[in-house]
Amino acid sequence: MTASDWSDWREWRDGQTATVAVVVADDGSGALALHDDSADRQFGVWLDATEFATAVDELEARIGPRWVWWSKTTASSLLAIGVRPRRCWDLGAVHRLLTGGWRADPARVWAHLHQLDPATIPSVQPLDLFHQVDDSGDETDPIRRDGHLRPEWVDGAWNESPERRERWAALAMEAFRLQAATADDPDTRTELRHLGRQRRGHRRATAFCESAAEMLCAELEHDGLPFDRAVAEELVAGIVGPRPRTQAEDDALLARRDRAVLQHLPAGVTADLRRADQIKSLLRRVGIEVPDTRAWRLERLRGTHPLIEPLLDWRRAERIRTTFGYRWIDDHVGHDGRLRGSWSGADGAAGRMTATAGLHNMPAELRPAIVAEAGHVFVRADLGQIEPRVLAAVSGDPALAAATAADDMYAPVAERLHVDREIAKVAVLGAMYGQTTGKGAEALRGLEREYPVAMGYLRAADEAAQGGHDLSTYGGRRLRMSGSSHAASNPDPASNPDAASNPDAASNPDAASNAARDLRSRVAARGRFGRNAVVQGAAAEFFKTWAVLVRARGAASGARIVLCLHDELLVHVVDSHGDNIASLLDECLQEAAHRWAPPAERPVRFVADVSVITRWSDAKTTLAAPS
DNA sequence: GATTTCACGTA
DNA sequence: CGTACGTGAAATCC
Repeated sequence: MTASDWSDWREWRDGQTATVAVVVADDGSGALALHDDSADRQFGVWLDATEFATAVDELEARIGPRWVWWSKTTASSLLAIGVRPRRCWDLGAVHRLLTGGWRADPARVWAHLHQLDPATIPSVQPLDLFHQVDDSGDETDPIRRDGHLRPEWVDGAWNESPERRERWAALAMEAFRLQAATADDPDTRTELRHLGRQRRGHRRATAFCESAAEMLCAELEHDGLPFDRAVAEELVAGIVGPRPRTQAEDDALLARRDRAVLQHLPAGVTADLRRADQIKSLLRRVGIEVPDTRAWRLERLRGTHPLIEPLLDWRRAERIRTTFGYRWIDDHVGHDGRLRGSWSGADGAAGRMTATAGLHNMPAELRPAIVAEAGHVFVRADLGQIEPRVLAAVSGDPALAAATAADDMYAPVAERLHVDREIAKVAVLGAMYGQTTGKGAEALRGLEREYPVAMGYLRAADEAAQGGHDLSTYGGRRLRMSGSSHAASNPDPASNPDAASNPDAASNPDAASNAARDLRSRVAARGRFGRNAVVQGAAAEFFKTWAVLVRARGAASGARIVLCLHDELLVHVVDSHGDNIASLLDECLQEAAHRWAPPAERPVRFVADVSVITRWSDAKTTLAAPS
């Protein structure tokens, strides 16, 4: 960078420019692209590692721009040099929001923004002797003649020189401007648009939120979850025995646990307890016939045979041994006593956050191992009855919105339906999940009568999904019912050959009816998916809105979100701030609810149970509104 | 070696 | 014949 560039940049930076695209190379050097909206000029710089770290830190402190980057990788790079950006725009995360797909590499983002068919995205081709002529244009230009990004650049060639890094940042800025414009467009393609219910300024607001959630994911990966290894090892030892020191010891332990089950069988009879088919024939031998050997099915057989109880114990121990045992601890707990996994801001279906390393499915019995560091506390909060409250908000049903005024919203619903609370709860959940059988069926008709707007919203989603039409969440996330796994495995009955015309079916009536039944069931499954996705997806957006507000407002107190669990937040903070953060969690919840509320409509009330604790397992749930 | 099936934990 | 997710083990496919 020349001296005049530098002074120009400083002058310009002091002009309070709000948007800065950033890329970071492997060696810690980086490039920035800055766009001055008032003067409509763009400016780029590349900086070596030292300059870059200083510049980014200074920019964040003095201006707090909205950082634009291609993916969470950049967020992680900034964390690595000690910068925690307040605002960002994650091109990949926003791409997922707009398109409903999961893949969001720069090539896909770029193609979508330029109306290029993703199927035509080029990949790096091995040298072909017969096709050495490359007509894609100048190889030093990251954009090919056909408009696509050059695959070599996407795969890392952008990183090869300072000039390229600068160009890559400029392209990110260009993608941002296109994407931000797209986010403001009303979505005219989705089937729920006629309901006219999308969040105010919906997709831009959601894009900010999704980007911040992705940043939060980078922090969750960086910070990890406070974890007491000694406590965990003790818990594991209580279930599967002490840590084996040799393979022989391990084998002996395993054999002993096998024997505890097999001793209930006639002498000589043996089986591999890990194999479901062998368990099944084992049970058949003692006169028990089951379609599968899942735990809930075996639970019901408790007491019918002495084999069942020890087998369930074996399963429980095997689960800990294989998935949440010593190896799990060794693989995912760092020397700093933090449990780390990788986080994603949105799954491929409705947009919930996901995590690896068992962070989202850790058995409750291991929760005592999640312990705040010395001098710190956890502030834990979970949303009460989040899905029915979200349904009230996104559907705009005035009667259901009125019910959310209660701490336990199933109580007023039950009163209105003249049924027990338990029945009302099952019916509401059944309506959201697409349950078709059981006790809730009767009360379901009551719901149709008393809450027609909410039920109509769910039915519209169900029917649109069955027809293979894309949906949109309240926040504007596209839910793909076409070109997704849901569509691939669930063919549209309208475009599919009738089951009766199946050649196999002509000679076999059973096959015909089987095929027809199969098709019906798959279409119904797709309807259920759509019905559920509009609620689950909106709930995920609401949760993320809450979480990123807590992240932003809690930063000044050094509060760190260390776990997100769909409707639950765990915040780690020095103990003197515990009560402040507890209040903050509730304030942020109210703000999230306010941001969601459409003007001139009955507001929907959201509630959370908040507690200050030192162990995750200490969370008291008895004071919470009943779930 | 990659994919599928079963199982099971969480929400 | 409620929806998602990630994980591990074994079987299965290539």
